[in-house]
Amino acid sequence: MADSHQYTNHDVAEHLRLIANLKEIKGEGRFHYLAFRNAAEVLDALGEDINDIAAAGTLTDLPGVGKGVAEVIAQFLASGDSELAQKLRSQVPVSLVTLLEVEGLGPKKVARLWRELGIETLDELKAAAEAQKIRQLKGFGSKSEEKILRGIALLAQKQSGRTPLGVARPAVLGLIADLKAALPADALTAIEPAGSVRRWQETVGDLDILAITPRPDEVMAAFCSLPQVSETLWRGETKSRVRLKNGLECDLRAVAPTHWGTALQYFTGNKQHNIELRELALKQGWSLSEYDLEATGKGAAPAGEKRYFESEEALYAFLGLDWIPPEMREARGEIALARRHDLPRLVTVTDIRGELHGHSDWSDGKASIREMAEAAIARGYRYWLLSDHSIGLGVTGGVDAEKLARQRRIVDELNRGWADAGVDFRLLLGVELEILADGRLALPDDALAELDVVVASIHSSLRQDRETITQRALNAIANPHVDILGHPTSRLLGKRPPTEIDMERVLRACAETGTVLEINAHPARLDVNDIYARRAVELGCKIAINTDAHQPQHMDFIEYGIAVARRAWLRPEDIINTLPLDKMRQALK
DNA sequence: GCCGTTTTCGGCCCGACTGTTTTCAGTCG
Repeated sequence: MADSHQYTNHDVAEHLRLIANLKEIKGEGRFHYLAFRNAAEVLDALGEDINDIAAAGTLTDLPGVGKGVAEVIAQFLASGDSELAQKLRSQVPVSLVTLLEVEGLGPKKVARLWRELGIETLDELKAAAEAQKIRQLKGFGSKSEEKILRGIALLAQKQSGRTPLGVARPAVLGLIADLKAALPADALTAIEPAGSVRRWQETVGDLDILAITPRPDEVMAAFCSLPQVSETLWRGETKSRVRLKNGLECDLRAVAPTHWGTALQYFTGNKQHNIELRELALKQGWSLSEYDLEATGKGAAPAGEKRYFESEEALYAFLGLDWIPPEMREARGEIALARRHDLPRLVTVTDIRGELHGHSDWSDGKASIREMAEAAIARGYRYWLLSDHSIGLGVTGGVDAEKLARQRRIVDELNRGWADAGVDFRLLLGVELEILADGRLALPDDALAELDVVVASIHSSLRQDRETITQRALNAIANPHVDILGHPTSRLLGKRPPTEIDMERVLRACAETGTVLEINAHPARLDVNDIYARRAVELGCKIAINTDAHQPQHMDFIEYGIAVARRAWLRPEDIINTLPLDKMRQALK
């Protein structure tokens, strides 16, 4: 069993990307290597375990996976390698793939540096550039050498690569606010975040901002001289790129109102969604760009005829599609759904009626029970679960049966006060129950039985092997008092990878027992992610979206959790905390 | 290499910029 799960979906995707890169450097046709890269994307977005699919013999049912790719996947799962990769490695040094990461170097240039100068590694590349050997090559000059050296230096200081949305989104909103403040009102008609921030992707490569302006020059000048900017990387008439002091890069593009619909669509992406949309347009006789639709002459309209769109809705509608929310634009089948006018009604922040995971100063929270509950009331919530950490977690005091009994008296008294005042709100008492390293739960069943809702979570021994840590979660799920599994993979974005937990087994167990799966909305967690959330609902699980608030302001994080749910295509009826109190309680175990 | 509202063969997004060139290939998003 353990052997059959030796490699994850991500491992397979990386192997396919390696093959794509080697093929590209080798000079194989575009579509041959793109096929492997596309298949890698499909695997990364797959909620199911690829081992199960391979075992069932249905690999070629996956979109983008044909006979060739399926064979490579099967070999890799069995042995950790494939004949194709072995053959490619014998023809192209693997170390060349690293050179592709140098900005400005693509497959063609890397191949020439290797074939004509024998360069195989970053060190050799650096030495050749410093010795001014690269300029001897046709098509390369002194600037190429400078750029390569800059690229190598940048690569060395670049950290983990992608930035958590919780950092990127406030940064973009701050830039937009500052830009608005720095410009006269008539210089900016509209300005919006685009790219992966607009799609609420959990991590972001660089920032994209789109503006409508009658005077692009003025906007570009203001943008490049914002206080957050450390360096202008490029400045053109309608787009500029800067590096910020926090290391992020940000693009600003300015367009006329006529182009807003096509431009916003284009700069929102993702890339593959745009490609599919453009292919669809082509089939209808139109070529789609960020500026307009232009008739190709192969459709009804005469070649060269142009159509402009001042909104995304109008553009999608012209192509026969319902408007697709940005969170869904990931080329995961949303275009087909929009064509059939069958897009789900995605959950929104205003659907949420309460939360089922939060802390007070009884454990590691920063506010009193009353302050937290009043913050929930102020947000219009009808219920909120007090769930302080249980004993068994070293870093906090933790509540035990005796403390829970004391909390119960406080909760009852607070509830009586609100009832007397006519406030439609119920403070629920629960616990964030520690799942101990050996799989036991930190509190006995009779203590749990007294509580309204029990959230069980793993915080320790996160490096256990797949079987051990999965079994811990399964033990908790099997307990009749455990209602919710909290932040199931225990990851911290950019800081700590997910545990080895076998999510397919966990999700199936949750579905069978009626245990609710949490989408933890804290931007450092976003756990489970969109992929598992979607798989969970496919398997029949119920979901709760919780901010895990440790102070009142944390409740603002709910929009991040909602975004995860929307990226998972979830509707209000998939989420139990969109329900009124009595219905929500019925939905628990 | 994959795929099917034109198709089991013949397609496979689009534009902008850079650096090096005298008209464009390579890279990027």
